[in-house]
Amino acid sequence: MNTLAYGLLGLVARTPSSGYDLMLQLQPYWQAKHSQIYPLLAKLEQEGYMEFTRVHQTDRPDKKVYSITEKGEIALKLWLAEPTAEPVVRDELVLKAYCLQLTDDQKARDLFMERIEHCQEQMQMYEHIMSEMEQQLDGKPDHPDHPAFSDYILLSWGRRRMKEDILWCEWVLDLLKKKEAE
Amino acid sequence: MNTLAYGLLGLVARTPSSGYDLMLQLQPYWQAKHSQIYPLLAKLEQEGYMEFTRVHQTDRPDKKVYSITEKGEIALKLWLAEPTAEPVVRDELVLKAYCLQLTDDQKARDLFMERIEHCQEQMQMYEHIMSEMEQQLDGKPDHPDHPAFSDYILLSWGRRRMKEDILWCEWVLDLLKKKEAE
DNA sequence: GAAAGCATGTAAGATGTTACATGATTCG
DNA sequence: CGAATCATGTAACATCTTACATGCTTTC
Repeated sequence: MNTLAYGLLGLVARTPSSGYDLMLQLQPYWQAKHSQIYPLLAKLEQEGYMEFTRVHQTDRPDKKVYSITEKGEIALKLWLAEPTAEPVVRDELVLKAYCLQLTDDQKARDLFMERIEHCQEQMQMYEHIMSEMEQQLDGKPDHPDHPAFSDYILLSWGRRRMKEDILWCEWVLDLLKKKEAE
Repeated sequence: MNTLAYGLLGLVARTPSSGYDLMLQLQPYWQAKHSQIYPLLAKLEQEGYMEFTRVHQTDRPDKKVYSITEKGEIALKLWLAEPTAEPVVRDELVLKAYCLQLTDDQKARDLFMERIEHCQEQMQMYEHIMSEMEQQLDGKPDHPDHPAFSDYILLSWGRRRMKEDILWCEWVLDLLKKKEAE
């Protein structure tokens, strides 16, 4: 049982889903490819943490819809109480920023402008899901007992991170531009 | 040549260092264990991107001090111009936050309080390095041509991220506490 | 005397990515 | 007609972590 396994278990605990669907749902919070997810789901099913029913579809390929078992739910609750691993960041831009002096000013600016665009796309994605949710629920699910509370705080987390990254990039670009103006 | 290799190359390009030292320097920006770094340095040296001199020390074990070669510097500059990979986040707390409804309120609060402590430690680390640098340089190296400019923007990046994460956790804790007050 | 820091390495195993493989449907 | 989406899987490879291995010095 690794973190990804618990992540899948957590998703399935709320809404029974297919592997394909789990992959998409997980994307914004934990990047995993389908080639990692499918074998893991099979393993979790074999070990009794999940079970699946084959759902026939006429317009689309058939799918396996996984749902959590009692054993899975117990494991999930135990995991929540265990100490949380420290977050891992792997951002190539950070390493490139360290070497800024080796490039010309235009390429340096491009690095940060590229990142701003990426963050804006991500932020719009988070905001889009958020506004869809708010429309559906007719307001923010800002109460811990609301079933969409965790979605709400996670979307807020994503949006905040992107916003902060953009601000940092803009701050750096500003310093770089001041030099140009000299 | 992977991202970690370029990261090491970037560090070495500025200051020739031992593997042990590189590991420590890299920690805040790219988590890698010594067991990954040492073999990679050996490979980079064999392929001519770096070279090393064995430095004898009386009080401590001898060390291999790596420095960049011309080939290494060319590779590094090419890498800077290549498209930057999207950042990867692997944060167990995010996955746990999704399952908040499965726990009691105390454990939920503990999750975020733990994270706040972690972020505060990290933030103090970044701020400590920053203030040491400011003392040494007698001011902020906020000009792109200053040799410590990249350190300055990276430390700022670290501090900002930690600050923002703390604010998010506090916001969540606040929502959780409001429920308690009912 | 034990623990922590400095210093380098290897081996085994876990985790993650890219490529290979298939096949239906929908949209432009 | 080609590309994208839905849907599931395997194989090979790259990357990262944990454990094994050694040994000296300083600090508590």
